[in-house]
Amino acid sequence: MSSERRKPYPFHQIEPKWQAIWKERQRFHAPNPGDKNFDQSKPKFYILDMFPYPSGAGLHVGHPEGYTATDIVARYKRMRGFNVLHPMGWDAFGLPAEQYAIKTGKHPAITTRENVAKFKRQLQRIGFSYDWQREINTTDPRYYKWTQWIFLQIYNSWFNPATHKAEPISTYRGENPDEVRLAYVADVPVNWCPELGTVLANEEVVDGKSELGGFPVVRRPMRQWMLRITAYAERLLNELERLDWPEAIKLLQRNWIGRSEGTEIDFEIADRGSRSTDSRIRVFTTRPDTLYGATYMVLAPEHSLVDLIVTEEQWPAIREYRARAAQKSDLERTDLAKEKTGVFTGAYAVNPVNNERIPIWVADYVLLGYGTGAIMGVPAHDQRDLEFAQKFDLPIREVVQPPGDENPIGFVGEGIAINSPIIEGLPTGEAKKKITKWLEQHDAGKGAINYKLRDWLFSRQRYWGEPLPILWKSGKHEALSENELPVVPPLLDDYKPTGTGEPPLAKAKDWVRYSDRALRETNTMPQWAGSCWYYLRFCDPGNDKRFVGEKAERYWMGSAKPGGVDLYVGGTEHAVLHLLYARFWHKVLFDLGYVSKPEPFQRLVNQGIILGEDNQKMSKSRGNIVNPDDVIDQYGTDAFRCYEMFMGPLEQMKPWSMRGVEGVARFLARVWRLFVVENQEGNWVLSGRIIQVDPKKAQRKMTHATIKKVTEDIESFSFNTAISQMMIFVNEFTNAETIPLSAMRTFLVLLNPFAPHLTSELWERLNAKFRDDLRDITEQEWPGYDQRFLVEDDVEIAIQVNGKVRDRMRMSTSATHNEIKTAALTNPKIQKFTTGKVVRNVVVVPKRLVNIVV
RNA sequence: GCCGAUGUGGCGAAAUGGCAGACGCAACGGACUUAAAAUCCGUUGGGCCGUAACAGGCCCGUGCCGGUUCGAGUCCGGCCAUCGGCACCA
Repeated sequence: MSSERRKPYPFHQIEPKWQAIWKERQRFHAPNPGDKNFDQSKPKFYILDMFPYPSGAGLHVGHPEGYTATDIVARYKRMRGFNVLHPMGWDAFGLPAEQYAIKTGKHPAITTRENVAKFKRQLQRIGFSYDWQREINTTDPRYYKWTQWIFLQIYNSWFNPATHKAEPISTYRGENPDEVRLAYVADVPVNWCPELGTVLANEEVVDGKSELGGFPVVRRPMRQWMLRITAYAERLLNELERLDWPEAIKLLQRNWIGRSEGTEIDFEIADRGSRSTDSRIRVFTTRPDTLYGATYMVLAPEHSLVDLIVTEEQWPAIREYRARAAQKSDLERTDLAKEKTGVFTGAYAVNPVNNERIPIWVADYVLLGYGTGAIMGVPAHDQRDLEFAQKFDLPIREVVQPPGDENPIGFVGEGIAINSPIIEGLPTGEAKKKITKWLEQHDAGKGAINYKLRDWLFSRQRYWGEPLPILWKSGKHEALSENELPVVPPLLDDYKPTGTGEPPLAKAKDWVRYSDRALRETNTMPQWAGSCWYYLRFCDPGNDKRFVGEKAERYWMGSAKPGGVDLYVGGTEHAVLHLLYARFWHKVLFDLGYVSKPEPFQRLVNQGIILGEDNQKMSKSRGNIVNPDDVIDQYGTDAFRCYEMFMGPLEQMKPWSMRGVEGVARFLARVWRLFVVENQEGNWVLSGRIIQVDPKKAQRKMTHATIKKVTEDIESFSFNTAISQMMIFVNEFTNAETIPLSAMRTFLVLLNPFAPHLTSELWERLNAKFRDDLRDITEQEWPGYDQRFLVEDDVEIAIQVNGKVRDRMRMSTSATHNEIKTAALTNPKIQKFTTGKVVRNVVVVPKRLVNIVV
């Protein structure tokens, strides 16, 4: 009872009411081209959220932050006359459901269904205007059938370096197509996590531990499926340019791709006769100008040449060193980075520029995976080489003269080449070019580009993922035919990892035995697979003939720009992984002619993390998690939505505050009471103050100023200041004697994207009394403003003396420069500061201020 | 170590190079009420001078130091702190 009174307005009735109406009328369903009710005349706008992994814990207030922002834009764009595609779905394959199944024996499909239901109910309570007819779930066979289908396209393609794009494998003229497929099998050292019983992608390993669970990860060679994303390194890098993404995110991707320009140099191995590839060590360096400073070479411990060059007496030491290096986890390899280790092979190489014999070492500070897996050691001009040389007493030779009087030893910047006959006296840039050219002429090297990006380790030894649609026949892999898709994983009683690295699916013996001669692949895809193309499926989610219909794809993903999705909002945590993988898949599909644009996401916006009230990251252990349901119970979802946006700039990290929610709820209650009053029976009835009358000049100005501000702020994602402006609007009208209907209608439309339930209700109540516009608020057009109503007749101008405000005056906006100047100079308070001094300068800023310099 | 982002009242924040602190929270005062809640109105960066009390006035203030400018939260240079990413990438 008393708690009943405490509720500022009956949101608990209004909100379910309007949600039911929207659902019943399918108000936010977007028909596809060719469908009934499709309006060809409108332009399209595709607004996408990063779809969630439906965890058992349910939504927390961080999820709806981005979702609210996109919902505001979606509702706004519809009123601006766009066909808006605004879908939602579930990224539901992944480890947590499987871990839960291992613990409880409950099938992941069941927990997934439960979690999805929970998430969906929570999202629907917030009143998002998703087209739920387009809901998709990556674990639905009707969905992953096409994930598997896309994998087959990748498997059946190769990257043609001549055309610089993917082509069907049938166009490959080489002997063994398996060597060039975009999906291939390789024995690679992988990040094996014994605890999780799976390998992890490099990106899933953080500080030598699994990103999920924080378990130790060790290096171990295993036979794995790989996707040749490195073939696309250059395009992934270059084509970032035309995307409207935050520069910081682009930079993150650029750094991840890690393009580096340099030179490959071949060193002959000394005392070996023939000039075969076996007798050369190829290194990659970005500083070929320091070649004369190379005093030793290093091979990565796993480098295949090691076996060929090690001398008899050095074998035991090398063998031992390699064994130790192989056992080292990533954590050890990085943690012990300070102290360099290595072993001499006993062999020597010949420096091509001066025929000097230099020793060849093995050391684990050289990585097999980058460049050629071998380096030339130039201790004078490389920090790592210097540490190594100092530890093992190798010679240090200065070949670059720093500008200034810096010590050349340890100098890694650009300078002048010294002690280097071919390039003596040249600045670094020219020296690099000249020596590279010399090496090319002498068949000892060439310019080269290297990328940090590695191929994508695509198989997981897990149950809850898409099975790879592959068969094995006498040791050779082979694609399943498309009409056998989807490959549905068998039911298992035991999901536990085998611990040997063999996937759990191997336990389903009958399933694995495809035929007498063929076995099924038992690895599954990583969690990223489903999210690599979900934005395409949203365009045409029910299509059972194609992963997306051509017409639907061309319409929704069409654009004058490279990217098809017009707006994509999500967290920064996906800056490199999801966004890079999705771009890669998209480009393959583009090359093969399946999609019409080279990039998936044109504009990207990252929302910031919401912290707990204690300014700490929200976490179960801190007990500072805020559940949207609790907030909505108490203040209503319109208040929840508005608070999420009022907190501060979308991109910023910011702490939650229940007090803040209360403040925004008070604002919405003021809006409510501006329109309706409680009569003596305790019923809310429309306020008699609202009448069909022309607004007063000040009211009209306020209305137009609010239209302008809210419109511009939505366009620029400054939702917090849009709400501020609407608060100012309401404050201005709260005590007005008469309230013009037209201004109120305009205001409700402006507020509608933010607080759709409240505004729908008030709009309906206006319609019940006034018969001037009977359409629903969601069918309204977004109001425009008239600049003429914003101009002031007179304005306050600050008068400064030497930059300090000493007085203010009101002046007509039409006052001339000289009038303002004179008024300022004759102002008595100002004269106090100017008498007896020479006025050196008067700066007049029209409509703002005057600055008198004395 | 390298790269990036951020730094403004008690708090969340706002400010095309032009009156710092809009809007909101909290706090305080008042109105309404038997009372409380709710609501409405007002005050609220710091310091100093001034006055019986008002009024009024002055100085300082956007992480720190310097610069450009008539004028800097905003532009430039150097530093510090916090957060995020990368981290033997040759």
